[in-house]
Amino acid sequence: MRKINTRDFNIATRTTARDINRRIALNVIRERQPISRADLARHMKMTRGVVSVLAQELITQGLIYEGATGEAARGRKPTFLHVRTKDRLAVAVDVRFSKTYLMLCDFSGRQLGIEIYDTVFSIPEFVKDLGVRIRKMLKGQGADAICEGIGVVVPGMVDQRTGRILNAPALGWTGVNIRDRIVAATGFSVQVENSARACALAQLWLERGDSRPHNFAYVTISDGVGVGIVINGELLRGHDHIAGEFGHLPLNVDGPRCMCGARGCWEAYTSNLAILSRYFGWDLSELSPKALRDSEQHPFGILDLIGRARAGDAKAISALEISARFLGLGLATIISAINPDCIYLSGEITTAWDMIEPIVRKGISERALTEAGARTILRLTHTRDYPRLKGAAALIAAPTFAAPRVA
Amino acid sequence: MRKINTRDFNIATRTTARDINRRIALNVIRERQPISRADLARHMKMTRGVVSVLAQELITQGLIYEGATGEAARGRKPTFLHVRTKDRLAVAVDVRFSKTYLMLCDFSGRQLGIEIYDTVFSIPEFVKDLGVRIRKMLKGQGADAICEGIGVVVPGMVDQRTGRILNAPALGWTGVNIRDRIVAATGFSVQVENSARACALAQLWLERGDSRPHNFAYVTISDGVGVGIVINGELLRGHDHIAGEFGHLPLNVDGPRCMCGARGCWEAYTSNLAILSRYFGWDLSELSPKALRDSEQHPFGILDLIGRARAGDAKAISALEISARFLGLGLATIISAINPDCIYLSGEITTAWDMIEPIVRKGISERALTEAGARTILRLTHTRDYPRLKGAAALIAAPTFAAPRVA
DNA sequence: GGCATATTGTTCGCGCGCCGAACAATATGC
DNA sequence: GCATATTGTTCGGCGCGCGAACAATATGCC
Repeated sequence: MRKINTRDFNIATRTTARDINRRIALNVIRERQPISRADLARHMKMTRGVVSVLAQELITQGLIYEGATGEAARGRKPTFLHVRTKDRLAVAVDVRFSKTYLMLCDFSGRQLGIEIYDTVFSIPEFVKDLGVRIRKMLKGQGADAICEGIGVVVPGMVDQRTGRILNAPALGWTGVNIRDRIVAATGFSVQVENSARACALAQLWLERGDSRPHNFAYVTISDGVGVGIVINGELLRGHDHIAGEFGHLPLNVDGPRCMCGARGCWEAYTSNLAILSRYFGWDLSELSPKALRDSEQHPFGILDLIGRARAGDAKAISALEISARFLGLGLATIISAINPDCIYLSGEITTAWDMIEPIVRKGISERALTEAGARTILRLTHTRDYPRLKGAAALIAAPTFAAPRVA
Repeated sequence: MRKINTRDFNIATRTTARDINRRIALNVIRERQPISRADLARHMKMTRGVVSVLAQELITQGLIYEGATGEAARGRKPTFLHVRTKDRLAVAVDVRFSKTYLMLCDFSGRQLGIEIYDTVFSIPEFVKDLGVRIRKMLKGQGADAICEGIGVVVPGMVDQRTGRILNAPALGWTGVNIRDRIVAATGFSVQVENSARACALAQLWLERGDSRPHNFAYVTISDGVGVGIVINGELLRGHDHIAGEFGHLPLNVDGPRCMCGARGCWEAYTSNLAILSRYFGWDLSELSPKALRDSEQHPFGILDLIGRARAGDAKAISALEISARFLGLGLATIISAINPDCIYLSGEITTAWDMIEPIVRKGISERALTEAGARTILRLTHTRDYPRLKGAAALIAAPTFAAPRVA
């Protein structure tokens, strides 16, 4: 039961029905490819006649193509349809404190090239350098392949509509319109987004698998804790594009100071930095961008801590376990707040999942309001798949597949 | 950018375009009535020809009617269209610990009759009694008026899909399918919902005014703290229908025990019960359904406390101010989480708004992540308008006006 | 090989619905 | 009385889903 916005709606014209059905067809093909027209008609509960025309239009638009003919027990053999993704390219950029990740990929998210280099903090130099690297990267590709845009992901708050970085403390970038600058330097269409949200987008638009939920949270645990929320198959951005900041929900409003200025934020209890602080006995109140930079240089990271825990270091085990409970407590709040189909978790800490899962679950149970909530499915995602870069690519690829806005 | 759910979609048939436009027309008429066909055509950016047909269909369906002719500076005078609401009725039921509220109203939310009586806790007796009262209430109405359903609102968790009350501790009702029982007793269509969510529904569907946001939170502060979340003009219900339970987000995970079993929930800091406890020096940890019932009997309520604060009672002022800060801290979390267009507040505490607003604002600023977030609009709603009952009515009235599900 | 059968994919008439334009109805002002 | 302006209706054109018929292409049985 959605209310129609009477100040901003789209009436149905005489092409709207076809627009809707064409887009549905594209998505069904994408999900079930290879698929014949007849099969597509059965899945969409339409006649083969209409589906044939839809398919022809999608072929003309260059969105799908006819592949090999399939096998059939009897009768005419089907012609398989496939979504055209191999020669539609997106450039994905993930800017982090230490390194910048640059990837070229196709519209299925398949990686065609990757480059990792030290982040340039001067914005004009960063943009100039990025332009050069992108041009070089694209040169290696076939002439028929087309780059349809650049997706940029940064750790911090971003106004996705305008392309302005509101505040990215780790980079020291504040109030910069990075989109316009990159557009000017490259000529490509550019989209900018926060990194945790980008991960959620990647999960929504580029992951394959049987049960793709349309209501979930994606929680990234690294130096901070970032969250991307997807509701009804749509990323939650909010009125000022700052929605989904569950990383700063309080576990204790009188707790240790967080980098955001408030006290006792979830991320001050369960981020990698918080776990390391717990191990080394650092004062959590001292956490600051500076502390963060120091820890980046520090030779001893969260993976080392996990290693020590596995080797039997009692202090390391304790640091992990205390943090795991707090992780669970925060997840319980997300569950109570939006009651997602599932929660995706990413970050180095997931490599210790076998050690911490029962404690995380116990933390969830401590605060979950119902049995069903406490049983919310947790899914681990692998950092080696570059979820942030895939999310950057999804910013470019998603509009092709998104539902048309109607009513 | 919404993703199409390839396992559950609606293709556009040859009547879909008209279904969409008819529904848009109905909503525009509802919002701008009285309105002429020509004006409607201008607002919808369609030709008068099509709009005439849409209007005729809506009249045939009994959803709108032609009213008086309006005035025009020159040319033919317009015939005004109105939404038919006066003879479409809904029964609204709000079951609370002490009293049950029963209202008969039309589809605009206008109250036609109200009855307040002691809640019957035995479910079979409650349903039987309710059936008798509803039949009596409907008898007083004209024969042309039709009751289109019963909306029931309870304080507790409800599976709106099945009509089962999962847990309503204040009533002692757990695992009861109240919908099926009332359907059996009355023969009417019945919808059941949680009371805070119902308030959000009332705000979304039945309130008039110039700027009706489509993304907001509705926070009710009474014995507990309930929240209803609306995103993209749609109530957030969640995977197990338990979304929006921000009342139990933590302010301190090691804080006082809450009725839900967890520690340091927001509602344990800022509910009426929490404020009274602060005043009387009750132990917050002792709060329980029993304490709640005792306080219901207690002659001294939150309004008395506010009265004493106004009279200069330092202890009362202090109790209010401390609670106001906690109210703000919780609101800040809602803002960070979903970044709404605005937040509606209801409950007796709003009568003390002039005293507590700056402190609530300060509490929000303490934890808000951006300036824009800290400035999120807060709107007070009045309990005397029976928002819960209106929400119950909205459960019945809303489907008439909701956007058709497409793609 | 010939024919029945099954399946895929295309074509076509039908009716619904948006669109634009013409037209009827109805008001005002000179 | 006539020009003008505005509302509301009607009608031909065309886009599009729907159902049915048909062409294309395969298998299996005789």
